[in-house]
Amino acid sequence: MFINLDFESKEPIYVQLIHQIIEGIAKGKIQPGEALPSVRSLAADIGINLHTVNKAYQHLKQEGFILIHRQKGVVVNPEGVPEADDAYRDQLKSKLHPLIAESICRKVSEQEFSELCSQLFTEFNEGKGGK
Amino acid sequence: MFINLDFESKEPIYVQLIHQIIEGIAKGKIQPGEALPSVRSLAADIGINLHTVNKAYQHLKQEGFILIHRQKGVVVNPEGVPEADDAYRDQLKSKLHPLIAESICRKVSEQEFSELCSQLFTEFNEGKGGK
Amino acid sequence: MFINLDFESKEPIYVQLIHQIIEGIAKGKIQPGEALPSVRSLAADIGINLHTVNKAYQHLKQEGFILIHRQKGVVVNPEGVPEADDAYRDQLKSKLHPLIAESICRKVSEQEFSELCSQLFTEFNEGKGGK
Amino acid sequence: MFINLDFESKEPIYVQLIHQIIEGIAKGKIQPGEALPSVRSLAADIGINLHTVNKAYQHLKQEGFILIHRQKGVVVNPEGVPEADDAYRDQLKSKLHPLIAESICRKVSEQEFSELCSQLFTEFNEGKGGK
DNA sequence: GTGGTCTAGACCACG
DNA sequence: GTGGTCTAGACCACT
Repeated sequence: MFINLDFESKEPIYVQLIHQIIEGIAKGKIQPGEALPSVRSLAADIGINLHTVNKAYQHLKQEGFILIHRQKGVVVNPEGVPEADDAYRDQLKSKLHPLIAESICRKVSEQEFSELCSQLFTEFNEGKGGK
Repeated sequence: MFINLDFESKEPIYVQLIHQIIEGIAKGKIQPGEALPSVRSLAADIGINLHTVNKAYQHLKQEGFILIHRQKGVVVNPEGVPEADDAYRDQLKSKLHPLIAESICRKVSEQEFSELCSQLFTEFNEGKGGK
Repeated sequence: MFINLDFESKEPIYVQLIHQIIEGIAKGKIQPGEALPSVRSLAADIGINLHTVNKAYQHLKQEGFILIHRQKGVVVNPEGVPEADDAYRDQLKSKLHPLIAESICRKVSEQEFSELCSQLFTEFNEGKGGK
Repeated sequence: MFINLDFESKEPIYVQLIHQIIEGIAKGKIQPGEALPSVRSLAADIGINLHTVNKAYQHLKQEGFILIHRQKGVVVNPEGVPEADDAYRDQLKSKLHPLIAESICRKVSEQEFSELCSQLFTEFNEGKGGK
């Protein structure tokens, strides 16, 4: 797997896991319909507890990223992730808010900020082309 | 004060405080050199614990946003906030990373994302003009 | 067959099967005395495990909905389903209890609730008239 | 507390807990804004694990029944429970569906069913008057 | 003292 | 073998 965790980070492990999997989907490393490792095997792979993996999976399921079949295991939502709605946009805005506030204080220009975003977007889409 | 806390939020109160003060600086509501309320009075104003305010102030001092004089009290750093360095840019990038990943999954175009950022930047700068 | 399963559902497949067959009987799509597919053929039809179908059939037999003859196969109870007794009424009540509690919390009026039930009753009986 | 669990039941404990709390709200035993016991104390009271209580609380929080303050503890949503929307009505319908199907098979008349519901509604509302 | 997180180990239902 | 549930015990962040 492509999972890469930082056990020293303040960010909870299950949150990191969520982000890593979302990034995997964003980059096309895992395609809709594709299977994810079982809770147990992923936990063993990464060397963490199965409950931690489960917590991440449950969250991703609730957000519509994945489906959890009781017996068959876990797959990326074959219909794709639910598109952005107003609730998501509000949430995104409120997460960007403090980042932009601090950037302004630190004299990061809007242009530089925009370029940084652009760079990240490109990074994801390149991964998509190749895989 | 312009502090606006959400006690239901998952975000710790001291973090919200930090963000609110940084936003106040970004919008020019509080200028470099200007004084901030003392730990005690701010805590009393908002109705939260002394320690919580103190924790926020300590963090802001650490980051160079404010100075804490034992007698004179708290002031916004008169020399302005330290400009962005590579460490800050890395940190900013790592915070944007998961946001952009999810946006891509949810079919938010780079353009829409960029416009959202632009909108937030404008919002801050308008506050600056008027105060 | 008229069986319609949701493999993504949290509801176990054998439970869904039970419900579907009961609904078939309620709507008159399958009449008392009528034969049901064998365990093997139904399993093959739907593409699920033998054991799963068997579990559903055993449950239905236990409840008096169907009879399972070793040779003749499976038939809907020709004498009709056992009528409601106190045990059944208690069970029904305990299943309705949490539904009604939540409905009250969510400001669903007794009238609206009643109309919803009425609508479902009608739905079943219409199926009965036509078949 | 008014919590009453059946440890022999097939129903998971955390689900029973959810139902009991919702019923408490429906009956007005716990009012909007009122505090619920802490995860630990409730777990100790009932004699179950704190994680089980937490799971129930998390679910209730997600459904809008309660608010969880990080430090202050748990309170019933002071703004009341979110009113029924179409999603809830669909869900309610799909839960009533199998109940009504079986009732029809067992020759429970629509009237009898309706009276049973009415009786349950009354039961809840009486609790409300008195408390 | 509160909830949040993580670990560990166990049993069960399902298919 | 899969996820679901429950228990138990530990540490941490927050206030």
